[in-house]
Amino acid sequence: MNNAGGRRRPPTIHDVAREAGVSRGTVSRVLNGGHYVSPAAAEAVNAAIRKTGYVVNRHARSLITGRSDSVGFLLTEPQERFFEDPNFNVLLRGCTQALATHDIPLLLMLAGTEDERRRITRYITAGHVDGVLLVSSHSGDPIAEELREAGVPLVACGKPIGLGSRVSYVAADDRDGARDMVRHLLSLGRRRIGVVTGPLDTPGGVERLAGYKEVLAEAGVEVDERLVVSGDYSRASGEAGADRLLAQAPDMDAVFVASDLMAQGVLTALERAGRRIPEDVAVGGFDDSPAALAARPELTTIRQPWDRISAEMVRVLLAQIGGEDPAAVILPTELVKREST
Amino acid sequence: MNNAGGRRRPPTIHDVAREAGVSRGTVSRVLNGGHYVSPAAAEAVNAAIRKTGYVVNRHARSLITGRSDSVGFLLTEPQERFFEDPNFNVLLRGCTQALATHDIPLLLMLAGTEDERRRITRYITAGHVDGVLLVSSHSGDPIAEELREAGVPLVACGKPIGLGSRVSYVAADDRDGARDMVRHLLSLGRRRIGVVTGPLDTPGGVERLAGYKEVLAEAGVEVDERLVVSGDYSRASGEAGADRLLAQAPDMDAVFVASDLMAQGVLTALERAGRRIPEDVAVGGFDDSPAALAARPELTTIRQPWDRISAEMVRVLLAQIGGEDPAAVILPTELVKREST
DNA sequence: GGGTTTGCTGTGCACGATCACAGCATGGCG
DNA sequence: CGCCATGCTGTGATCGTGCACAGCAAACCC
Repeated sequence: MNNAGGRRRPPTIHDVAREAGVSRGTVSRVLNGGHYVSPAAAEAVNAAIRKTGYVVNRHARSLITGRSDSVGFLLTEPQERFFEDPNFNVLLRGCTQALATHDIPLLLMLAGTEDERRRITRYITAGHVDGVLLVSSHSGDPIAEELREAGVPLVACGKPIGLGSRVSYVAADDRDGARDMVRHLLSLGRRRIGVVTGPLDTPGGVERLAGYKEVLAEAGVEVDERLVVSGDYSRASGEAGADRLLAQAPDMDAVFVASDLMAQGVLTALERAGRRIPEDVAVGGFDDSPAALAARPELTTIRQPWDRISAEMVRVLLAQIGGEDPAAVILPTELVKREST
Repeated sequence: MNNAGGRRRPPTIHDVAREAGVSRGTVSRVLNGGHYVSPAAAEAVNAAIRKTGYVVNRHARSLITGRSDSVGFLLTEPQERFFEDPNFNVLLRGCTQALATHDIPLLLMLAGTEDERRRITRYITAGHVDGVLLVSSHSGDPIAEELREAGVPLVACGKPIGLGSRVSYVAADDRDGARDMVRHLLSLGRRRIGVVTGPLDTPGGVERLAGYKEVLAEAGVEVDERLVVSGDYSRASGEAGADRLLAQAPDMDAVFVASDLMAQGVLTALERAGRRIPEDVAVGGFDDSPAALAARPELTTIRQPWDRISAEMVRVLLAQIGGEDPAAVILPTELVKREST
């Protein structure tokens, strides 16, 4: 039984047909759907499949169906940042597992260099994957645009900018998450609430700021522009932002920070300025990244449902591959209360 | 030019042949190697390829060659731990990129549940990938054994246990890394050097401990078993280990810890016990993970060349797919000196 | 009983590439 | 001149499927 390391030629549909005493067509029908097959024949075929250990040759199938039954997971942006982000890891893992239940392999595609971008675009537009799960930060990405034009089913993670409506996306409800956090800060009696926004050329950055302003307006609290500064999600920009806020509005009693990483920087700056947290200034983050747990004090933050996001991305993509129209899915966030508020 | 979202049928080798005024065979020859083709014909074919935007249909090619020109990246063990480990991310990224330069897609395979394991085994043994890059902690894994028996080219990350010699592996030189660190501690004048080992059912754990003992023996320093405790690479086990060491050998003046994560725990325990670092106790880690930089004081540690490891894994795997014999590659580590020693 | 529907089955073709083979010049050599 | 080697090219067979189609028996309806 040992074939000495050589890979034996796998059984074909023909072998199964012979074994079961039926024709190739019947085996094929059993494999796909099982309609128009007599119970006796179906049983014989299944027995033959088990006996021979037959597995369909996906290349042959793809050749004729035109589908590849595989999906690309495309990461376009600076990859260091994403690979270091545990949320990205949850996303990647979730997508892989969700696809696995459909027997669809995930191809990991990293578009870093220009060369890689070209290669990947060619690979995808040549039809070697049926669809693409797209992760990129400011996703008005040229590669995404190209894929969209080529008619490749596409599902983005987070609301893409600049792309038409033919691309689906799944995102957490940034605006609502921001609203929850600011409401929480208001409920603590804070009224001079600052904000360090994300980059305002990204939907996330815009939405979180919008949520902040909405809640203040609803509560009848004046939106003081001196309490609004913007960052780029980096820790350093959080520290700089907090310094500016302290200078412009020394009476600030809370800050809503649009990412946990920036919030770490904010904590540093506030402590340097001698403010106690949360007594003098309450600090709320966004993302529930490990940074939130690593921070001292531990950060109150907004959790995005990354496990559900991955599941939804896969669901929407498969639907779109199946011919359905693009869709947008917005998932609710959750306030995680810890020590910083 | 806009085809309204429909995917147009890609050009085939036939289209290219017609465009170039040659036969399919000639086009095929240009595509693979270009031998026995006149310069004029080759030029005409290349022009036609550029003009038509032709990309080879991998399914058709695979059907006849029997190769899939794709590779699986298989993770068998508790996935949380790996996905949280930045080194794993570097490895995954490195493998993907190295494969990309060969135009070979990487399929991410996560064998968590029993169902997934079966599915993946079937997928691989059916020949849907040409080879497998294997990552698992204690890799006497049944799935690996099955693949090895089926003759699937396999390259493990780290020395596998229990598998025969038909499986290649690439690993950092654990023993030598440990030797470097312990030598470094000796060079600081320390003589009562403790060790918190990794799990002793893994080659890495065993090797690092062996290196520790070797150097002490060479230096004529007695190996005191009270200075040896073992952990499981987790932060908590590092903390517990340090506590045990302090109790068993209060005169300890240095610790070699087999992972940075455990070393973080060691630092916590030592500080709690009032030891100054590095004045009273020098601490050396292993891995050079971000934990090493996040620690206070920053950890002196052993860097494993993860970028080179991924490149070598891909190189060895492709060689083995090409028919070469399995190989073992051991790569040198590097001592990174920081504040904790 | 003739015609139609229904359920099931087998067969040939197509998918798009590779590969072995045969064919055709051309040129060198004895 | 005959022969063979060399360089290049085209053709048909082939890989393992799915699909359209035809065939066939049984049942059903009028």
